[in-house]
Amino acid sequence: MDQPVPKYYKIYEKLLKQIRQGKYSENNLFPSDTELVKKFRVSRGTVREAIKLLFQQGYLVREQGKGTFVTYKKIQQDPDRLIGFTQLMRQHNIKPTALIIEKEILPAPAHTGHIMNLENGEKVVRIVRLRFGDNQPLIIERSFFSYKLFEPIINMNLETNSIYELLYEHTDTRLGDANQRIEAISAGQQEQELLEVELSTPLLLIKRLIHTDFGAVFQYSEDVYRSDRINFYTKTVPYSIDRDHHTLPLELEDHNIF
Amino acid sequence: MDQPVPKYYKIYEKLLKQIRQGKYSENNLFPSDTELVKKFRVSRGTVREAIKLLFQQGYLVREQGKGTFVTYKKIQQDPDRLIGFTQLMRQHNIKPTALIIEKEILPAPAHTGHIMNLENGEKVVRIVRLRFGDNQPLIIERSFFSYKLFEPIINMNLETNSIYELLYEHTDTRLGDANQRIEAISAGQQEQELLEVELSTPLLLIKRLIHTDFGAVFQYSEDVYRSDRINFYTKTVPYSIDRDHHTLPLELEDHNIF
DNA sequence: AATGTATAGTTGTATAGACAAGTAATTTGA
DNA sequence: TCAAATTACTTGTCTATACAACTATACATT
Repeated sequence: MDQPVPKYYKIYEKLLKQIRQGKYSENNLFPSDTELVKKFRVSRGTVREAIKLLFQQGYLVREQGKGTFVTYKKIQQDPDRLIGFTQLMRQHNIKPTALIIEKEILPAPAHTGHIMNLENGEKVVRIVRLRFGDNQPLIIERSFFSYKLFEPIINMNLETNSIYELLYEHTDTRLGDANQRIEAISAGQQEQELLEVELSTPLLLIKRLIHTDFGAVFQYSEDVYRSDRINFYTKTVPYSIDRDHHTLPLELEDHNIF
Repeated sequence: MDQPVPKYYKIYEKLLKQIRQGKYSENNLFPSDTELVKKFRVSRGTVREAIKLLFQQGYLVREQGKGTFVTYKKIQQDPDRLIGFTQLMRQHNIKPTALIIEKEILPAPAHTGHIMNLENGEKVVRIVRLRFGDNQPLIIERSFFSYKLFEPIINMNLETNSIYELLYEHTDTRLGDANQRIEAISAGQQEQELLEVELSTPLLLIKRLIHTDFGAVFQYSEDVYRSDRINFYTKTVPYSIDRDHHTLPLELEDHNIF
């Protein structure tokens, strides 16, 4: 009787509309809880309910002590599909940052071109990034991107921004299938230095191949994880066999949060 | 540094555990907000925050005016996925065999019982198997099975048969929710001997927890893979990070869990 | 110049209370 | 007997307040 539509939902709709209009685009700074309380003349719990919706849908990021910020567009709606490192960290309230170690444009090396199914001599962008969560080094990411697809965002800030978010914001490229292969390796010299571990520490190596929705390869990367700090977790596991290397596939079921 | 674990999160963990144990299985009726407020001695907002998590993850449904109900996630996957290593090997024309290294029945050790959500002193079957593909050692499988569920097939031939096939053939137990966590480790002595690798070779460690379709834990296992011979392959789903609280010794009063 | 220290502002968590809205069973009244 | 009203519950929304945890800035001290 009183209100068929809850206040928090009306506030959510209004804020979403404003976000879409780019109202908070400078610095992406979003009003604080207190400001919204005054603006809408409701209690803080109510505005937080609205903000929570926007956060869950990927429009906002909140940082304790700093404020609330707008993130352009959600990357993925389906949480079981490809999630970027950045989003994952945000979901856990961990500050994601990155350091560019290397960045160059070159014709695809034979092996890489083969994996990525590129034309002979087609250019790729090679980027090595060290990724941090709350300023602790977690992952070395050695990526090759299709130059053709990556070119529009190549000069943007890749240290504080999610590559996938930049991609979605500034291009029409949309990501599709991804797959990955997981191995165990020993820390070499670069891993030792960047990840701050002992030589020969066992690490996870994840080889990922990410396609666009049209089937072209967007990215091939070999990521090295500090296994003691970040775990690989899956709920469903298809499997495949690689006859070339005499590696076998793997089935399995899943498991749980300990 | 160490951020304290919020109350609502601990309550969430505790309730999830109880749901998995089938505590609210009759009529699926879940305690009302008010009951939980009394039980945990917190405010309603706090229990609702915990319930919200369970709702978002699909464990609960709420109906205004009626109450809160448990929804069991039943099996959604094809039986192929549950068949396991044996079936996989057959599909690729590789001869699967296994060698039982250890097999015993014992009361669940504290840590294992905790992970598997077992009653205090409940029995488990511990089996260590070395699994081969074409007579090459591939996996050390260190499993704990719920004795209650495993008992019907305990004396069958586990060296040439798939445990899951035996299970489906001779019992009514059906597998449901499952997931796994992947880490990298160094080969220790047993790995060296059984998998025939050097000491300190990097290996994959997969921790799996497999539930029945009623939510009880059927199996917990820690499997060690020769990473040079077997690759782990998935089509989606990246990393996960722990909020890192395995709390709860057993059976305190509910309001004492903080 | 470097370093520590208030402090003001932010989000995160928690409390206690209130009323609205929906459901189911019981009671009441014709 | 039947239907309406009452009631006792449930979840949904909202308010008001408080403190904890964290960040950035300004300022003081060394």
